[in-house]
Amino acid sequence: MAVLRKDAIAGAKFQRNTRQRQVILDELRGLTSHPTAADLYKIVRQRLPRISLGTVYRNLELLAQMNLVRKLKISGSEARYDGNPTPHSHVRCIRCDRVGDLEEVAYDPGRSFPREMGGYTVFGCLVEFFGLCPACRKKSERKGTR
Amino acid sequence: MAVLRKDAIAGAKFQRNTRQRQVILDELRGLTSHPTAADLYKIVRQRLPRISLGTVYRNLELLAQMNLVRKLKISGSEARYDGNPTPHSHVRCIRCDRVGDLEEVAYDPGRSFPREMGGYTVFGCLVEFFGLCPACRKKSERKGTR
DNA sequence: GTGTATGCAAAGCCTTTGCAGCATG
DNA sequence: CATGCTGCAAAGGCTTTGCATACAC
Repeated sequence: MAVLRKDAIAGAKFQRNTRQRQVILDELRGLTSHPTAADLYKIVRQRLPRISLGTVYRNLELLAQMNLVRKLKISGSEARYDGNPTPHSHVRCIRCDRVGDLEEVAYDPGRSFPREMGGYTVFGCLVEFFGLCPACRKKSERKGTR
Repeated sequence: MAVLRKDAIAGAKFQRNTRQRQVILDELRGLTSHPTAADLYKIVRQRLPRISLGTVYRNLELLAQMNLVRKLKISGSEARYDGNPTPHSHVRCIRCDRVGDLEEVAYDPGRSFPREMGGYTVFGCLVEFFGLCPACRKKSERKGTR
């Protein structure tokens, strides 16, 4: 399990290395499914049956602020979380809302940030691709719909 | 005012051309501020004092499904709406959450969609740039913060 | 006249938060 | 052993929805 250190990142917002926090980070890092807070709550509860959903939210928020995980606001109302904080893009299935990773970098790798765009000083960008996942594409082909 | 036609787009989800719907579309098209539903509700109420927030939400949803407007899920919990449905990108100010338009197309204009990426059949993508808007940059410079 | 859209208000859903007690460093 | 963190539960904020009525076609 990854060990949390309060000085992992300058300006860390938390002080203590609780079991709840460690398990949340550990489980999220073991997944590539971009779970919602509720998904992760179910999973973590298998190891810590008394953990509360509020604690899951609080820790995900802190871990995201420390850039140990990423909070994805794409696809629907629920936030999803990604245990891989390195830069990469996401694809969302327009049919089933599944979210996949793309190694491809986000945007125009030749140019760097920060740079000026439309009056703004731009530091970076987020890209969300959308399309059909393999499973939903097969269903579509079978049904003859698109 | 733009006139709605029920056959404007194949598969139109609505049947009737109500005054509420026309005013909502008309006002949204006149703005470049990417208002939230509540913002637009305030504006539309000046012309239709008895309109309800529910009606605003219902119509924005329908108009978005018809691709007459765009629903932006970026920056925070509230959805924002864009009266310009043509492809373009957005910049969000990380300080004040203002959202601006960028004429620049979203991603790697040289390549086209649909194409295969990571097993998905990708139809397009959304890009959200983030940085500081002119006003917030000035404030930062004055304060010496970044 | 028929059936869709509206206004109103209540409900839904995700997320945040107050508080008292617990556990970490 | 001080105080940051947790569990619990309630509250909050945005959005959706049920229902009776109004109105577009």
